[in-house]
Amino acid sequence: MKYWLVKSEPDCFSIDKLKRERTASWDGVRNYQARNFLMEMKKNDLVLFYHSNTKEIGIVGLAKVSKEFYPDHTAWDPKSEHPDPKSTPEKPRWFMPDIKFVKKYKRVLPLYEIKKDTLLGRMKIAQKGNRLSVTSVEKKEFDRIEKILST
DNA sequence: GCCAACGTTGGC
DNA sequence: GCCAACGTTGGC
Repeated sequence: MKYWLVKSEPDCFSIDKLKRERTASWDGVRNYQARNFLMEMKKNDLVLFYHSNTKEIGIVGLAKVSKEFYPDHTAWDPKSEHPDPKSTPEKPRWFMPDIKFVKKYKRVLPLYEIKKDTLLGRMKIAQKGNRLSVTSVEKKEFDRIEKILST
C-alpha cells in the first residue's frame, strides 16, 4: 500500500466538504506529473489532505482511494473550471481517482511544523517552490504525521 | 529544439 | 498584495 498527499485550497474544496460528501472525484488536475501520481494510486491507498493558500496551511485530514483512475470528464466540459479542448471522450488526456473521507485530524499540522521536523522537512510539500498538487509520501513520514497528530 | 514570455501556484 | 518558482506556450 502506498501513501499520498493532495493539496487543495479550502475555499475550493475543503476537508469539511469531503466529510459532508463522503466521497469525491479528484477532478481538475491539469499537470502531467500530478496526473501520473493519480494514475498510480491503488484502491485503499491512504491520502493525506492538505489545505493550501489559506490561513491555516497544513495537513488537516485523511482520505483513502475508493476508485482507481478513470477519465476526468470535466476536461471536455467547456463549462467546467479547467476545460481542456485537447482531451476528448475518445482520447482522454486527464484522469482522476475517487477518494473517500477517513478522518479529520483533531488539529492542523501546520507547514512550519512540518518544515521544522528533520524527517518531515524532506517531504516535497516542505520544499520551497513546490507546486505539485499530488505527491507521494513514505510510510515513515506517514507514521510520523499520524503519531504527531494523535497526541 | 530552444528559450523568452506569460500565466499560475502558493507561502508569506 | 507581493513575488519567487515553476510549467506551458508559441515564435523562430
